[in-house]
Amino acid sequence: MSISKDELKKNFKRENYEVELFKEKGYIRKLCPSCNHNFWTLVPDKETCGDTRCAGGYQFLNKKGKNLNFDETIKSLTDFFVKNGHTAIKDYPVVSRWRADMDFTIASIADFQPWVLEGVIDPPANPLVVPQMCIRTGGEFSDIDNIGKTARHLTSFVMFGQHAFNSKTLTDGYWMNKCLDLNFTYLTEELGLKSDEINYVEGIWSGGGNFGPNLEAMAFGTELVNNVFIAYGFENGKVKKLDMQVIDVGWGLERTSWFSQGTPTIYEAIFPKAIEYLKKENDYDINPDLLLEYSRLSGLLAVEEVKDLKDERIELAKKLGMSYDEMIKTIGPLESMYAIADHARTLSMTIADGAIPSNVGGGYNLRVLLRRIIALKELFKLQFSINDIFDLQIDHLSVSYPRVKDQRDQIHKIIDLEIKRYEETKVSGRRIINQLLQKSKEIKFNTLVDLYQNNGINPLMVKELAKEKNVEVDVPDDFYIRIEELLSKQADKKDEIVEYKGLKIDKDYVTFPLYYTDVYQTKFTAKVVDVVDDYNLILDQTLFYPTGGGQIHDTGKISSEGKEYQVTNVFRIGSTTIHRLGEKCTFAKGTKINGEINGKRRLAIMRHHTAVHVINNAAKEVLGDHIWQAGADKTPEKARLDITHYQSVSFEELQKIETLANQVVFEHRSIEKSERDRDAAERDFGFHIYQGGVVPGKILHIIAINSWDIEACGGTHLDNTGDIGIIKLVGSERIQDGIVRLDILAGEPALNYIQNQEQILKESSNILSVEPKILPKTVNRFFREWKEQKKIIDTLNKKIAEVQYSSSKIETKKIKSTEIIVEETYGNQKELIVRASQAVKNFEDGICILISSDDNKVTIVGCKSPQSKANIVEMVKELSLIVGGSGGGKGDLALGGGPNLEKVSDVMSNIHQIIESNIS
RNA sequence: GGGCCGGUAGAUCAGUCUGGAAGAUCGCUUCCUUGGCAUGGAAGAGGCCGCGAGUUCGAAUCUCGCCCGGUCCA
Repeated sequence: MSISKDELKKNFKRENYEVELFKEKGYIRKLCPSCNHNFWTLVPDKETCGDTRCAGGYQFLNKKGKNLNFDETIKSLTDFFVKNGHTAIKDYPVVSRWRADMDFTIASIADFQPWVLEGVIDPPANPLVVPQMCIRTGGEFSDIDNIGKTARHLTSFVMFGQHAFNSKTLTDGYWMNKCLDLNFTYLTEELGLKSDEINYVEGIWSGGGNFGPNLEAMAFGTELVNNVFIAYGFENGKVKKLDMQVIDVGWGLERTSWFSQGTPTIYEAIFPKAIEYLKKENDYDINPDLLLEYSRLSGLLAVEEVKDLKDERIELAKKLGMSYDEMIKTIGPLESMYAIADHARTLSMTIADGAIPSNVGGGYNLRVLLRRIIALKELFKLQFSINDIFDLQIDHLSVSYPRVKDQRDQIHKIIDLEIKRYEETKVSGRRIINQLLQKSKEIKFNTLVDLYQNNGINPLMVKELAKEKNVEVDVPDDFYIRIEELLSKQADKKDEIVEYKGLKIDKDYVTFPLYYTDVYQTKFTAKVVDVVDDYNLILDQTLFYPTGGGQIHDTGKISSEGKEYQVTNVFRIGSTTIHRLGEKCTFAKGTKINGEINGKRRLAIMRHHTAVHVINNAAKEVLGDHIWQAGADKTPEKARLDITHYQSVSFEELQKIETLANQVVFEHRSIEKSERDRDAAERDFGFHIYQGGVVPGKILHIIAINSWDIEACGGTHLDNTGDIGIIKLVGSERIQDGIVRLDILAGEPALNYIQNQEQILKESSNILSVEPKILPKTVNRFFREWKEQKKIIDTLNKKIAEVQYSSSKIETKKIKSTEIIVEETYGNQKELIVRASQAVKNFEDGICILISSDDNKVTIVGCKSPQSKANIVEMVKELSLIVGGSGGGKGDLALGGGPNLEKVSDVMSNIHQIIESNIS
């Protein structure tokens, strides 16, 4: 459902916005002539709404307020709202693993989507506040290119979420009146604003099919906070009041801190140490008045509306009284420093929470950020250590987010690796460009596109590298836009095929799962609830595990009154478990049945599933805290575990993981299974429980391996790690950049694998009659000898040819002036070529045709001396036709042959005639 | 997830479109030149042309599948 804001606006009138606060304080409602929004003010002659553009830019710069730094701002907001009845909850990771639809947490409300907002689970507290770090690295929100140029944009920022939830059951929340009261009180009492300095601008918020009114607080030409009230949705095309109404106030924490300090840009306010460091290393100095004016004007850039800011920035330069080039020269380095500090901060935060730069998904945005750091450093020839800037930003973040410093080593390791990869791209880029320049002194647009898309060499790098060779490359301003146009033409979509999509069940029957009670049990009784489309049996309870959470379903049989059915598939629709039977089911509703699952198969599946949990943590122990499960698959035969990792896993690392995992097996650690409320589980165990990806529902099954691993997982698990028996890692591969797949065998399949390997080893060593131990050495020797002997054979063949045709032993015939050698002989094509070419060396004017046959084909080779005018190619072609093949060649050499062995005699009888007709 | 590019000697790459005796440069070995070094000259060693099928008389080259690496986009 997408309805334009103008359309929605018709639904909102004065009453929807006029809160108690406005009445009490005597706010009046006005219309902003600049942006056409209604706004509320205490100043009757106030003309505009007070938004940055309407107010003519920022008015708070250089104006000292409460002077709260980043961490003090978090504390100030937290203290205020806790004092006013809110609970402060811990922030969520910036990598949003509880959601499948986004890579990074982009707003504080995302923490509560979808489960809380859909009413499935209760919020962790109500009302609450959360200092949620958010990441916005692209898309509609901010163009990365503009970071640093606008004085106010960041790729990561804290959205200090203030949320209240209201529904029939959630009665502790509050609505607009209290929200605006709190808002006004904070702004006046804590931030120290005077009441007549604050305006509230009316607006409509919409997102995810929902919408509602919002009131933005404005002061001194900037938006301070947006009070959003999620109140409405759509049902059958009609507007409907939501069952769950939510206060969604996102305090732009950095903005608030900046406002309180009045520094020229947001960057100095938030991470002053990083900016000071960069300025100092580069002896950078700028006239403070110029910077202030630049910053004030930057606030007016219409970032949200225009993608390429260049035209606007040319205007900006004019207003500053300088040319665009001059502005880039004086302020460009500073803008780059801002961007570098920002990017380092975002990278530190995301990597700390387990993201990895790569060429896919959100990881790609991180790679772009790092490469921009390097590119900007080079472009303005900035002096600084990338390690230092990361350390400074890690320090800065760690005051309020201490988990960042715990990952310091990992962050440096990943950044170093990425830089190395980038440098390698550049080295190969230089070579490729040098080669191109040897062929042509010009690099055209199409070439730029190829270099960028295939080799990852961006146009600026091409320009730079070409300049080293004194070639100027013209890079079009709209290069990236043209690339996008090229790509959008290639876009295509794929449909998902959902098995049993067409199957309709009358209602959502709740099948009680017996498989959680005792996982080793194989027999059960139950009652038939329904049979759908003859084959699909629904029971009131079941031991059959339906496919889900990466674990395959059980198989087995269901019987009653002498009839027995095989269960071939088990799956879930909603909370109904459906047993797919091998033949048509004749059970009436209410029939009591006996069920039995294939216990051996179930055990094998459980071994693999539990082994995956064991391996997951073993991999984390060996490779680092950035390891997360990115997918898994468990069957009776094998298991696969995909983990997040930035490079291939070495053989040694695999062995370490395997050893560690088996130690856990040998220690017979107990496995505790429990059901927990989602919010309690998140609180007690943290987000590491979401290894398996998104887990639906209010109640989570928690699988806890004693002092090893805790995950939310709906699968069936052993009671004890010892029951796994043995774990064998049989391989690993990088299935995509940033993800490594581990192939795992547990229990019997592991044993079979080991025995099979032993068998292969034994057979191989038997062939060579050696012990398996010395097999590598022996094979190596054999391989070496094989190569040597191949070479000797080549040499000998050459010698044989020399001996055979250098003497007068062979008979030759002469037609006109041409000496002719014809022989039916043996040998492969290569050998014949050597001999024939050797043979004609004895003559000024001579040809040699050799014919050989093996078990399935005839080979014909012809050679002529350089002076001979014989058409050797035509001769061989004609001869080859006789044996059912064809031939060809070039220069003095002709090659051919065919499959008809019995025609060789025909060849011999026709050969002289064919030769004669092709000698001119 | 969807594309695109690449894998040939120890290294860097030609050759692939248009099938026909596997090449270049650097490096390596030996010899010559020199009092020694730099250099210069000569000879030589070094290739499962990523793997597997297919087409063909014949495949580094064409077709299909796989493996590995790189890269762009969502």
